[in-house]
Amino acid sequence: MRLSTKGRYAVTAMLDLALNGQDGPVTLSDISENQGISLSYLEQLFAALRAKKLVRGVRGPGGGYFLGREADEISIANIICAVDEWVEFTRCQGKEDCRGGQRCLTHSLWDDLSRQIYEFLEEITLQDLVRRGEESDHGCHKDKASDILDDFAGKAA
Amino acid sequence: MRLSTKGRYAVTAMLDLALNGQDGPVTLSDISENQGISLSYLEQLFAALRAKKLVRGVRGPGGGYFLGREADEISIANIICAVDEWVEFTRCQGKEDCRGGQRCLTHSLWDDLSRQIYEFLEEITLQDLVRRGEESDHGCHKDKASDILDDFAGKAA
DNA sequence: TAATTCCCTAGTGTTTTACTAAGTTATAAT
DNA sequence: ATTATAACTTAGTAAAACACTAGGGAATTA
Repeated sequence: MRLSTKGRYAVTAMLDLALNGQDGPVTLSDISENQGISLSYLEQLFAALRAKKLVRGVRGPGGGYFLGREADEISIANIICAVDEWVEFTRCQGKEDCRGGQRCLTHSLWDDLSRQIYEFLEEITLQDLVRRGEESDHGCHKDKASDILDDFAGKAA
Repeated sequence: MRLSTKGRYAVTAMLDLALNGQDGPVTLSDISENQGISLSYLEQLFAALRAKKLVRGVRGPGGGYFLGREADEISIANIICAVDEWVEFTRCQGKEDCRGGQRCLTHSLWDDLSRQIYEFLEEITLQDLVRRGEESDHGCHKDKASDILDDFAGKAA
């Protein structure tokens, strides 16, 4: 599996689309400004998202992007798989000293974990995130993340 | 968040320790051979794991590594945080046009998701993975991963 | 004393990241 | 029709991360 800032960019951009795509398409220029991501980099990310039909582009003036399907039909796993290719399955079929070796067992266990993470992210949709944001007020200077950061205290030794 | 092959290496190495650390310490040479990871790279990964007290090294002949604490006290989140620094909190406190802006909202939603992923990985321990491996037999040429791979069919366009 | 193993630092080729640049194509407004 | 808009496309690039090699040092056992 892989999950990096690239995936985060993709998810936040898709959230932008979900939030603002009600009344007409959203331009990449808008997203670029909203999210602080370079326009051309966004275009590359959206090329990948478009290839997976997660977004739909409309050209010309007044154009922009729509979600490719309903927000409750787009999972986080969908988005991340589109931009951060996932396939890292360490499967050692027939390779090396795999048969019965220790390597094979740990790889198998990792594959289990990897699948579990995927299934978890598959269950969370864009709609879930948006709805969750509507329920609790997400003020900006209300440091929501502070309690999480506490968990990592003493991490940067 | 971040989750890469580096994290996978760390997790599989820790699994190796959990599986083989019953009767004496496990050397990095063993893990290197088992997992197909270079010895020196392993040493660097274990430096990070050691800093977080996830492993304990014993020097000299007959030495090697033990788990730093019980396998059911070590979560996957612990391991991944040790080697793949996690802190990507996109919190925009006071920065730019954050107050009330769109950017802030999407970032807040991402933080929620990020926390959710963390909590999920926090719940899974090394012991869980090992036990799960004991319950179902993990034969090597039994392609366990094939059903997962099917989900990704047509992905590599 | 010698072998083993952890431990540490520096360097290196490769890949990924995030971006700039410079276009082309389709559509809407004038 | 012309022009502006905005999606699309490709090439190149500096910086970072990745995974590794190399060459040691320090602690422990035989």
